[in-house]
Amino acid sequence: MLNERQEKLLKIIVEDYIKTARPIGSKAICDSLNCSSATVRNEMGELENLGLLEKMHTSSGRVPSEKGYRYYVDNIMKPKELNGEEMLKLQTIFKNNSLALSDAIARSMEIISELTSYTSIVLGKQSSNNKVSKVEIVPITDTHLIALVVTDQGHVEHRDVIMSDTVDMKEVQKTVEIINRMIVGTPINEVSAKLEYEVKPVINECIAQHDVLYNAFYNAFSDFNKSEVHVSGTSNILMQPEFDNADRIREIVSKFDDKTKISSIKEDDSGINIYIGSENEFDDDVTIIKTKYSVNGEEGTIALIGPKRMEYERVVTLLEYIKKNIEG
Amino acid sequence: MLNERQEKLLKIIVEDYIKTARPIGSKAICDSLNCSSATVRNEMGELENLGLLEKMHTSSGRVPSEKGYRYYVDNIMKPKELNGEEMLKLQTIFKNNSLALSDAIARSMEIISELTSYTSIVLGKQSSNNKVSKVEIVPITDTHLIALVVTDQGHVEHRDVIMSDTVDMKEVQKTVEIINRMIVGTPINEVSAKLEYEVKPVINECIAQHDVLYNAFYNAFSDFNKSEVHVSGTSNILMQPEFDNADRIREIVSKFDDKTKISSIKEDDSGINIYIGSENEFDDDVTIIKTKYSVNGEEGTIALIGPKRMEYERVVTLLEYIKKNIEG
DNA sequence: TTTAGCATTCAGGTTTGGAGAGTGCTAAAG
DNA sequence: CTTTAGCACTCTCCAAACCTGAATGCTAAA
Repeated sequence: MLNERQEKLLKIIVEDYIKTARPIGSKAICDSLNCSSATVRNEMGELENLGLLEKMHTSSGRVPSEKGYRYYVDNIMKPKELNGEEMLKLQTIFKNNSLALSDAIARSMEIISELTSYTSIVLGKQSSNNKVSKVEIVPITDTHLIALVVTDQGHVEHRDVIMSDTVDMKEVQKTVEIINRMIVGTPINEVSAKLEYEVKPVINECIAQHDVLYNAFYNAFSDFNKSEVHVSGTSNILMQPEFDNADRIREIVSKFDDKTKISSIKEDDSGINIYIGSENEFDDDVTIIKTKYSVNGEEGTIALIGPKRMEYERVVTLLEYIKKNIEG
Repeated sequence: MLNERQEKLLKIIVEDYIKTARPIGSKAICDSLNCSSATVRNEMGELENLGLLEKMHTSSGRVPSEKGYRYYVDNIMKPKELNGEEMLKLQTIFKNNSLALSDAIARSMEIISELTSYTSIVLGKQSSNNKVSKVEIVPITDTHLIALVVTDQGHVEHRDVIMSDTVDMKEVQKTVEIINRMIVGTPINEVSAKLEYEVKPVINECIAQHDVLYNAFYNAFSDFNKSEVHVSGTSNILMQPEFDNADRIREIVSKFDDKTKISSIKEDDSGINIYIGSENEFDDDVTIIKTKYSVNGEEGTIALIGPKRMEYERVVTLLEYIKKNIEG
């Protein structure tokens, strides 16, 4: 589609614009392309006709269009090595085994956010194929219990249970035994149904305070699907020169405030996915680069949000590195 | 200190400025004060000499100074009833018993953030006087365990424990028994010391994989002091007209990004505390209104951050209401 | 003590006029 | 056929100049 010189030109413009955030004029390029500015202008005009470049107004320099970035990402950019500093900072996280995995992921994405000056997101724990490993109850006072549920992948949920009357510990123990007997080994996403149609009838029959106990466990299980959301470095993306307008900033911050909006950033396939500008649902002025991780049945998504003028090569390499380390 | 008319004037100016965010001129006031604009100007001049009012420039209207707000808060404002909408929205939260307390608090502060258009903060769980109620271990695989700790107030922590060699369940069970025997009933803030000087020697003696097990539990306990931070409605405060400058907004958002900065907002005494402008450490252009809650030995702070031009009367009433509901 | 009147001050919006950067087009040169 | 130099043109950005309106402080009279 593009000849060699055009591709080289596009590469220069994209990479220059990523660095400087200013429209690129023809004069600035003729050196690297060994021709005069007029020639460059002709080629630029050609690329603009193809929809790969844009002008802000008749006499500004050129800026890559979404299609231009897309071409760059698909055909031009090459993976890049991590540099020393990046390696160092990230390795200390993953070498430190004392951190629980989810903390390590959150922490490493915080670091990447700092390193890149973009905003990072971790969507964790869609552990719907975990299986229930143990259900446990701990009495706190006469009317206050804690219900604990642990899965075979080490995911833990707990719930307060408040009884209206003083509770009979024997009844509680019996409920727990019933639930354990009937539920252990069941995948999380099948538990609700099983509780409702198999366990509830049994409990109703032989437990006095069946409502409260049943509801408590039912709630505990339903929360497994509530995905955790970590956003880190919201202010980083605001430092980018494209967000230099108070209203625009407020709009972006509102979007980050809205956890449901964030949660809708879900993974596609298992590779690195790049959504440039209007290709994503979040905001037309940003690019989202994300990837899915999956380890021990725990799945999640890590993502970076930056301007369309993102350092694609670097970010892709960083995310690949994190993904590799998470999945061990 | 102030005569009646001056106090009335200050009240009008503060409340008008809170509503409109524009400097108040003398003409606008002469009606409510039954005198001419010239008289108002004279009184204004007086209040300015006392440091209660300020001008942005020689011919702008007057604006309350920090000292002016302080005088208003200390001497003029009166508590205000909640209105119907506010009551309604908040009551549904606290009536719904199925929510765990900490979720109810977080949720109610989210609502207050929406209701007021300020930013809300919940600093939770400095549960240092909770006592350990139960320690439990759940095996996941040969080398992977979950350590659970529950306190007498229903606070739960869990930790992954990864063993290098296959673990002997007998040893694990023995460790848990030892810890339970020695630690149950100990206040959280004394556990670290007790573990180190009393439990560790015992474990060292009779448990083979003592390092790993010991460390896992030690970490679980140390995390109890990690206070949770919930910030809600960051973008709300940005809508206030005083933050209409991109750099200023970025600065504020950075401050909200920094969880340690947020955590440093701590309670003073048990009432409602108001910190206007430079009276707080967070930012000179905001007011922080906060209060401590304490229930079942769980302590925390709830706060609202808004412009100095805050709706003091309303916010104080709202926070008092929440506090009352939390503490039951 | 209060008021009316008046000169003064200043923010904010609009207008004007280069300076600078970059473009497209044309015609000549390779 | 491709490349280049030259030139008129376009548009942003910035600063200076100007006007308007809101509010002030002060003075002198009521």
